[in-house]
Amino acid sequence: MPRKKNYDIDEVLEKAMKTFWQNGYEATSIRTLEKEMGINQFSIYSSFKSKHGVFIEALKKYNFFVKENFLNILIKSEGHLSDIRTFFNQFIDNVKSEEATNGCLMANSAMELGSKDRDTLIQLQGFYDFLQETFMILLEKAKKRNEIGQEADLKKYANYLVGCSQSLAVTAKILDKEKLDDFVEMSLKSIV
Amino acid sequence: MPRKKNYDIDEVLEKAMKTFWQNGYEATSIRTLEKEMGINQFSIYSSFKSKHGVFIEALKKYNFFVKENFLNILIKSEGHLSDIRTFFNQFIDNVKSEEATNGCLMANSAMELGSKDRDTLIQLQGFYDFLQETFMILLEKAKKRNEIGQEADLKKYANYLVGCSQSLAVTAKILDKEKLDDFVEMSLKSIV
DNA sequence: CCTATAACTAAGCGATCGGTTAGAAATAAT
DNA sequence: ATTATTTCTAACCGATCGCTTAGTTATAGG
Repeated sequence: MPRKKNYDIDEVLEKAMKTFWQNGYEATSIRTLEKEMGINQFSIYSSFKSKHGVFIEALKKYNFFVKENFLNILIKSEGHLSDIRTFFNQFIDNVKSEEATNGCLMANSAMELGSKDRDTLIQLQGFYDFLQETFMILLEKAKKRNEIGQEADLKKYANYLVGCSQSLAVTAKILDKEKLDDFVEMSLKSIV
Repeated sequence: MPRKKNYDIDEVLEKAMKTFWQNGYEATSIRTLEKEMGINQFSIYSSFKSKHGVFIEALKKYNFFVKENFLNILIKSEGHLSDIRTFFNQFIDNVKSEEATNGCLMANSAMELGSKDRDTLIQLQGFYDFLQETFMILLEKAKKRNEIGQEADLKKYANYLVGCSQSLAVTAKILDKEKLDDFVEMSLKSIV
């Protein structure tokens, strides 16, 4: 009996994600979301309950987006350490290009809301856990193919790489490419 | 002939700094600043021109604060690499304590405004330059006392340490102390 | 075709935003 | 004491905030 929605939840959510990514949480208003998502406020509230609700779903979407576009390459890697370098360089290039000038939505949100909003924190921790696992999987393969020493503490290595990627998420906005490249080079020196 | 201000600019500015540090730029309203600085809106606008004006001065204040309380120890260090470890641990403890739960105002601002506001960017770059110089000074001493190799590229090392400290600024809010300690340990492995 | 149900539009809610301004109060030179 | 100058208080500005709601439109079962 009811009328059909004339928008696709997944589609408008992706647009919301990009908007939060570009502007941050506080600086994105419901009116902005209306324009960017292409639907009316009523529809936003009936589908997501609140601005906060849209945001949390957008974080989940971003999580998925990063997995699909960046992390799967690492997971499917044959265990070459150079794949980590490629991953970092890819991130730098992305931020320095026009596509994703606002860095990493997860890191941005960690800074803006990490210590204030419980729901956001849960998403963040999930993301960082998965990122660590991803590095872990690659490192285990690298260990098997003797690209890293047999005595290496992989968990420590994975933690470290999570930290390095988040460092880039901050500094990529401020520092020039040369300094960032230096950082990547230095970072990987410890992975032996 | 004129009436005297009945507040101290430096005092109210320090309060403003702490407020921005705690809440971020967007989430701090003029009304909040009124309460926290303890002066009327009129006084804020006559002394700082705008909310943005208060913010930039607060960034300068923070810059000075960090130099006095954290970086001077590094600068005056005799060149022991352990001083770097102490510096990182000090930062972690700070964030994990009640004092400065919102990390580093510079990193926070880099994330929120770094790519949007020119004046903020200038402050940020000044801060990161000084941070790099600070590490540089320590590293040069460490080189002299043979704590690092004579062939080491100190500039690269200093850049790297800037990156590491900013990594902590993000992850300290999200990850537990154990993971952060791992990160510090791994970070310093590259400084040889 | 009628009706129940949900999705739509658009106006509007009180609260708050950054910023201004009129008028009173205080100060120091005359 | 008078006066010029500046700071103060407090009310107020239009704009925007997150969110709601009244009324209309579209849809599918009976």
